Amino acid sequence: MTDLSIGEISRQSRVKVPTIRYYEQIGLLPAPPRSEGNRRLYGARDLRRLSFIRHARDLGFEIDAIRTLLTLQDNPNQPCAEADGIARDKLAEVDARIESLMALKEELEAMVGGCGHRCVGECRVIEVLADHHKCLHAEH
Amino acid sequence: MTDLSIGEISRQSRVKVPTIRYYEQIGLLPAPPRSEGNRRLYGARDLRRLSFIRHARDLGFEIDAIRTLLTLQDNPNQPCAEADGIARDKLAEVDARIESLMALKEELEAMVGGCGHRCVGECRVIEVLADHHKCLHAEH
DNA sequence: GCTGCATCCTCTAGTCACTAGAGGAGCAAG
DNA sequence: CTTGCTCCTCTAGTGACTAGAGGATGCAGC
Repeated sequence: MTDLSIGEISRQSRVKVPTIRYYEQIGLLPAPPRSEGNRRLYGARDLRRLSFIRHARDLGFEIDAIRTLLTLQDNPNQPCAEADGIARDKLAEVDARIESLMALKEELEAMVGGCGHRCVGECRVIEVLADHHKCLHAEH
Repeated sequence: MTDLSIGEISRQSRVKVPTIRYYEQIGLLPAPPRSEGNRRLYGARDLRRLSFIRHARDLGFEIDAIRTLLTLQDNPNQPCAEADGIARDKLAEVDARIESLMALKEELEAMVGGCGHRCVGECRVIEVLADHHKCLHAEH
């Protein structure tokens, strides 16, 4: 098991060095052994764990959810309903975010399209923001 | 011009009381005059400005962008290319966010669908997070 | 052995846009 | 006069990092 420096594991996992130290600080990644010169020495297990974390963060999972997922991963004989639940919750959240962004997109398109670059006094962008009734979607 | 208390303007603008004080602190909303008992007294102008801010925040504009938009609104004889530019930037950002969320949605759906609630050892959710090659979208 | 440079260490403080809470004062109704 | 609501200021906390100071270590070339 070749030892990896923090810089090396950072390149391989594509997680920045200060972020790795931060993960150690909050207890997401175990504190690794140190070299004689006090440098962190990581192994293959750490690289897998860090990749797992990065991947989950990319997918929008919060640190707390990842903590649960990692505990689950460490005990593979438990039923996985909890992991499934976390993913399902995330999916619902993502669906909602997409929907509201689609509404926002329409609104912004109406703003941008309607303005002929004359002067602020007649600008659609400002107008729509100032007067809620000009919105396409009144619910917000 | 009837004076509004901070609670009243909060209800009418649907911006929370501490948030209004925060906006005053960062100079987004001018400090209003005070009553004899040192309470803030707002007018119709403040309500309009606050509604503008809330609306823009709802649409995902950052405080700094809103600051620019407000300055623009205060001088209505300027050309509005800048306001239009801010909205266009926001639109591009929203488009990108929607796209990445759609990819994420697919990924999560594959996770959630593939797991029959047996045990963590065979859970799709954990597997996909641990092993990047099981992803639908390899680019992240 | 020495120099120079990259990498590493710890620690503190800053980011964004609020939110929470302490501790106290004002105000209107009963 | 008391109760309960709203208001005041101030400080500190949130999440997930990021930036920077100030110093130690490690290694390649001369």
